[in-house]
Amino acid sequence: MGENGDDPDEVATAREEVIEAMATTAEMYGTKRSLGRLYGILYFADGPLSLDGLAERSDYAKSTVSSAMSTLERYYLVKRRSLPDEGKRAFFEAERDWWEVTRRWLETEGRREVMTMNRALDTAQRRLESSDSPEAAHDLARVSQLQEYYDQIEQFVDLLSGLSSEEMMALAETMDSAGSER
Amino acid sequence: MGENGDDPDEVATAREEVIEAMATTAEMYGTKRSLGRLYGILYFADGPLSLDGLAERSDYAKSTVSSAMSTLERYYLVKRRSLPDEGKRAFFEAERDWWEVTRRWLETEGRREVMTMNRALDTAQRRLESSDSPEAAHDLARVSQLQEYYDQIEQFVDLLSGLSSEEMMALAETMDSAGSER
DNA sequence: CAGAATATTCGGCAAATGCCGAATTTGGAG
DNA sequence: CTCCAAATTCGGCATTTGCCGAATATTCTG
Repeated sequence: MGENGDDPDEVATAREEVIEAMATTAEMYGTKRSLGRLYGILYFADGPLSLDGLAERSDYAKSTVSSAMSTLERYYLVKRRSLPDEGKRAFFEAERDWWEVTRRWLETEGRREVMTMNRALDTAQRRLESSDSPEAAHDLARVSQLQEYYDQIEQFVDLLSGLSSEEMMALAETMDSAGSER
Repeated sequence: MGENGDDPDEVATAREEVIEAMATTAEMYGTKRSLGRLYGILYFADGPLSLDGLAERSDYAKSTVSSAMSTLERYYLVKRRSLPDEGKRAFFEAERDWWEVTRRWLETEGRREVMTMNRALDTAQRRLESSDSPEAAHDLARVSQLQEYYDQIEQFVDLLSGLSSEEMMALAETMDSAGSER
């Protein structure tokens, strides 16, 4: 084991592989690759990084990094901190507990999506109920089916967003055994 | 109840509200609004629609509808069918069971995402293990944490993608009661 | 308060996206 | 095999996006 032959920087390329995978994942989620890369850099950093630090390590402009940090913060993927004796300079740290990220996301964005759809469904329902055209009944049934689905989703969201990440992991175990006993 | 006062077309506007909500949802998922709208049109249709039918009702060009149907199919949101005595003409129908959509999505795209990341993590792990630089150990720990998370996700995916939509709904109930007994 | 250091906002440009309509391909009927 | 109708692909245009760097705003320090 160990330093065998020419080794440009195995550690750096290993990081790069994972970071690139994160960028790709970001892309799959429909967001910018830069968010994935910047998160990845923070994920491997051994301490909080400043905007300049991030800009330097990522080759993105500082302004790009700044706005990236804002959105990563919005999704609970990074935390902004200030360090003692560092004045106004802001530092950023990756949230490495992805269950916690998930939980917080459900609690806010997830719930918001559900509410958006529920509102549309409810007003549509009222509108249809106050109409006696023949198509109304047909559409009402369709709307009801959506409401049913969203009620179930809401239950999921309610439950999951109330669990700690430890409890989520435990739940994963539970579900796993439940799956095998079929 | 019923036809009260001026009623331009309550049913149409009710549909439009829900369809727009679907377009918005599509946007939130990072995809094109047109996919949401076209799915919505199919969702309320009382029977399969052809490309021309969809183009007409949506005001999108036929070519746009065609490619939209391809991607909606890829995500299991619409099914392509041919109708008797309609020759080559293709018809499209919305999949209204969203649990089934979810299941199929997990089974393919979801699993693919996990695999992509797992591959990157594994090669990174190997690379780091064959290096004795001081940072290697640090990075290995970080990689391990990701592997742990993705293993758990994989369990989730395995379980859920093996359930019928009825079983998923039942599971939602189970989890709901589990949540309240804390 | 003045000045310096940091963060954010904004205008603009290059690249990517979404959509259209024409051109091409595919598939079925005679 | 030939036509014809239908579907898909492709080139191009308008819009949007992602990013940069300059300009502006903010906040700490003396």
